Amino acid sequence: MLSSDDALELLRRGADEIIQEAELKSRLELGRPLRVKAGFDPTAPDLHLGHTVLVNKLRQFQELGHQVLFLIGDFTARIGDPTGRSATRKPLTPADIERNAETYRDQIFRILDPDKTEVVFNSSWMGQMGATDMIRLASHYTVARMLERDDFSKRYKGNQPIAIHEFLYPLVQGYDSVALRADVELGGTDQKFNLLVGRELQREYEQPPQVLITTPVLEGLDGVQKMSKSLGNTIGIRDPANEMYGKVMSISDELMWRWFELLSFRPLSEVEQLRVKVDTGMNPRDAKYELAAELVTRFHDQAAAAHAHEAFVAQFQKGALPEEMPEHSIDVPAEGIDLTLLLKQINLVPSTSEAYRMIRQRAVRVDGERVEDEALRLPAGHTGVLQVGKRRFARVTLVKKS
RNA sequence: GGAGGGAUACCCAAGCGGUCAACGGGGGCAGACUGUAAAUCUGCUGGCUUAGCCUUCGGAGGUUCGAAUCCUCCUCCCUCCA
Repeated sequence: MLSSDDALELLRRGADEIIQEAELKSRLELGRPLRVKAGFDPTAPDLHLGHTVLVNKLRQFQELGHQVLFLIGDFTARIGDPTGRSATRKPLTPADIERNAETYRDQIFRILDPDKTEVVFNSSWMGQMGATDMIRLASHYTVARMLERDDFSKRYKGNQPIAIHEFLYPLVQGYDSVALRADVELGGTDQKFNLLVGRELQREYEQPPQVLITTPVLEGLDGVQKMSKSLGNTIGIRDPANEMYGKVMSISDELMWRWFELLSFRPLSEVEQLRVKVDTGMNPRDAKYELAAELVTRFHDQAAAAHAHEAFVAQFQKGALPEEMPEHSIDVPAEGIDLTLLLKQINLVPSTSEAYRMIRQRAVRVDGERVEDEALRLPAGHTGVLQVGKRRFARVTLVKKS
C-alpha cells in the first residue's frame, strides 16, 4: 500500500485541477475504498483516446484499491447539457440504453478492472423522484449561484434566453453525487461548474463534499484542436491495431510528449529519461514506436502491437504494399475502363474530377507505376493494385462483362 | 410596430452587369523534403462521357444579347428606435 503522499503524487499526474488536494489526502488516509464517480453521455458510446485520459485516472484509483462508479447519464441526457442552446432531447428507450451500456462495458473494461467497477444509471434514482422531491432538490440551490456558471452568465448578460429546465442539468448531476455518496468525482475541465454543484449539494444533504479532479482535454492527431469525432482527428479505442499504430506514428514529436503524459502508464520518471535520450540524439521516431506499441497493446495485445510495428516498417520504410486492402471485382466492357472512372467506382476518389486532379498531381499508381496519362484505360482481365496518394489502396480484378 | 444591414463554395471572406467555376485566408488533399513526423516549399480544392460540356453565389420570378452583381416578392439572421 502506498503512502497517501505517494498516492497523491500519482493522482496528480495529468490532472488539470484537484479541489481540494488536502481533502483528497485525508480521504486517502481513511483506509477504505473510496467511491469514485464519473459520468458519461449515453448517446455517444464510441470512445476515443481523448476520453481515456479520464478513464485512465479512474484506473489509477482502482490500482490504489478504490471503487469506480461509472455513471451513465441516461436521465440527464433527456435534459441536454445547456452548453449549446440544445433543447430537451427525447428519452432513449430502455433497449437503446442497454445496448449503449453494453458498448461502454466492452470498451472501458479494456482499461478498467470490472471487479472494481459499478456501472450505474441515474434514471434509477431520478426516474423515481416525484415533483415534490424535485422541488425540494431545486430549493437547495439559488439562481445567483447558477448564474455563476460562465455560459449562463454570458447568456443572461447578453439577453439570451435561458430556459428554466437548463438549470436542472447541473442540479441533477450534482444530486447523482448525493445518491451515490461519491467521495471523488472526475470530469473534463468544462465540467468544473457541474462538479462543484455536486459538492454544494452534498453539503446540503449533510454528506462530506466530494473531491473534484478535472482532466485536461487531449489534443487530436493534428496536435492543435481537441480530439473529437466531428473533427476527424481521433484514434478510436476500437480502431484496428495497424491503423492505431500508424496514426500514433503520424503525430508530431511535440504532441508525443503530451500523449506520453496523459495516455501512457509508464511512470513519469521513465518518460523523462526517454526525453533526455531524445534530447541527446535518440531518434524521436523510436520513442514514438514505444508509445504506439504501448497503446496498441492496451487495446489489442502485445502480439498485435509487434505485428503492427512490422507492418508499419514494411509499408512506410520499405515501401511495401499494406497487408490488407479493399478488394473489388468489377465488370467492365470488352474495351476496358477508364482509370478515372474506375477510381471513382471503387471509392478511391469521391468524383471523376478528383480522379483527374489526382492523376495530374502525380498521385496515382497502378501496380506501383506512376500514371502520367489521364486518359489511361485499363483492359478487361487486368488484375492489380491501384493507389492514390500514400494511404489509399485497392486491389481490383476487371472482369469482362459477358 | 418602425428604420437600416446582411445571407457567396467545408469555414471565414472579397466581388456590386460581361475577362467569375468566382480574389484572399483557414482547413483539407496531393507532390517534394523526411522519421508516413512536425515545420517548410509547390500545386490542387463544383460536377461530367475532361483540349469540351453542364450546374452553382438564401428561395421564387423578372429586366438584359449577357446577372453572384439590377428589379419584385418570399424565407432566415443581425443592429438601432418604439
